[in-house]
Amino acid sequence: MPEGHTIHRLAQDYASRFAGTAVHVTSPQGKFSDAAALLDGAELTHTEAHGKHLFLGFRDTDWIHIHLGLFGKVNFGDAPAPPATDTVRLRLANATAYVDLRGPTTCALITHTEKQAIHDRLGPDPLRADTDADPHLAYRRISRSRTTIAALLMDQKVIAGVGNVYRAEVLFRHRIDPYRAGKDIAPAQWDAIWTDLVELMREGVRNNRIDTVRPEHTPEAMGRPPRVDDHGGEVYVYRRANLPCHICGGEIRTADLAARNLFWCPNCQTP
DNA sequence: GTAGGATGCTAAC
DNA sequence: TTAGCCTCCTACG
Repeated sequence: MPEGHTIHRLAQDYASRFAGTAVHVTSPQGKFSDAAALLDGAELTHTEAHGKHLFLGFRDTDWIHIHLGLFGKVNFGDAPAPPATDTVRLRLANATAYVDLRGPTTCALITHTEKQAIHDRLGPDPLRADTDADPHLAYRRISRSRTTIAALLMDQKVIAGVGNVYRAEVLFRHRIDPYRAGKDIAPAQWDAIWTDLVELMREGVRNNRIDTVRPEHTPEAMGRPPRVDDHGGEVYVYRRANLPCHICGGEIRTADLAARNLFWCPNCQTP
């Protein structure tokens, strides 16, 4: 699940259940026990997301930095909290709710300075577009790079929050071959991609899933059977290798790019 | 029961 | 470029 939209949604959900309350902080699995003891009983004052990084602020000074990686999962529930299983890295609980974090790549107590350093190495985030995300910062890097646009979109220093699903889908929606070099993306093309990502990812936050198929291409509109994929949303190419393209009927292709699976339609997407 | 894969990233070679 | 992190689920015997 974890692309940027998931993390921004988590920031909202942690806040709605715990912000402004004193929180019981534990680490049943043990790896975060020392920090949990320091925070136990403190008020959760802020939550924030930048790209795939989640920050939980306590007492206006201390931050928990969370990164889900590939397998991290978060589970919310109503009080009373059941006994935690032995994989729960971090549990927050108050009078009304609890939340468990499992399998994160990162769960660490950091200072404001350390938090700032993380922001500084991340590119603009389409989901922070109304605050401090400047698409031209991303384009400056892209327009000067011979690296493929597919790799650049996954580089969190270039743009923060895009993952393998949004990468594949946004390139399909804009008919761009994933192997095209960054320097061959025109300025207007980048503006269109960015605007599209802002809309798609905002909808992703709202619905807590990724949908990228335009209304005119949905199964109902196209008279084809409903999708069978299990990842949760309606998509054009992601994990649809060897299946027919929703638009041209040609075969969707897949390939390895920087140790990740790439999906695209060679017929619809132009080099 | 076991192997393998997954929407991510980093350090080390 | 590769191994490693860490968890859950599915496919396969």
